[in-house]
Amino acid sequence: MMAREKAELFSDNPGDRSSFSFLDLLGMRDFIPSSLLEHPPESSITSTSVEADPPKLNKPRSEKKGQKRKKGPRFAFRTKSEVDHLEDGYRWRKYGQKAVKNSPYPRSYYRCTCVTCGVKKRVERSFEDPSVVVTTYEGQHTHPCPIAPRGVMPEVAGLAFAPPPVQVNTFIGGYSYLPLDARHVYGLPSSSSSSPAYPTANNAPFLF
DNA sequence: CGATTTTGACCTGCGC
DNA sequence: GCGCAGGTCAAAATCG
Repeated sequence: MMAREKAELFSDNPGDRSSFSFLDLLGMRDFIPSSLLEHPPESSITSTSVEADPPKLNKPRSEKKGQKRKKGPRFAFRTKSEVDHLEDGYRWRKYGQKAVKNSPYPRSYYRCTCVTCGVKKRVERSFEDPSVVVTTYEGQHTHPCPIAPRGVMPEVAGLAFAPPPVQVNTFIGGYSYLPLDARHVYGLPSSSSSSPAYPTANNAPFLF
């Protein structure tokens, strides 16, 4: 695995079950202040359940009016990669692309191809570092992973995301978030090549 | 020919 | 209320 330049964990929904699964998977539990784990910020959303958007395809727009969009838990990964769309073992269908303000790079929108699964993901290239791809997952898969991605443990099946194949890309961090104004950002000092591949209890996070 | 991508239009939420 | 930006739809184009 390539040396990690920077490890980041962004979490403002520490009580979310899925984020725990992810953290457990990467061994990041020790990395998060226990105060955050036990006492979510006041501004956190009240519901932490994983709720997929109802299928909207093939419905007349009139039926969609008045529907309030529910935002489920979201998880984002920052990955050093030359390709925008990272293989994560699930099949995705692109349903949109938009230019992002203050960024020269467009944002792509994908939905899981499984009709019963409402998982979505957004893919955009960091405008601060064009070599970094930010992938944001929303929702939780209701079906097993159709393709076994390399380097991913079986427990990942069912989660919305899987760490990208480390042989190809450098996974440099992730975050879960709710409303942007409630974001709590943690990370490791970007620096030494002696940094561990993943954060440890000895490598205390900092707030920035 | 079915699945997927592209892309312009439309919808929605939010700040002013 | 208006305008902007993000998100989604859906028809057309493209691909395998």
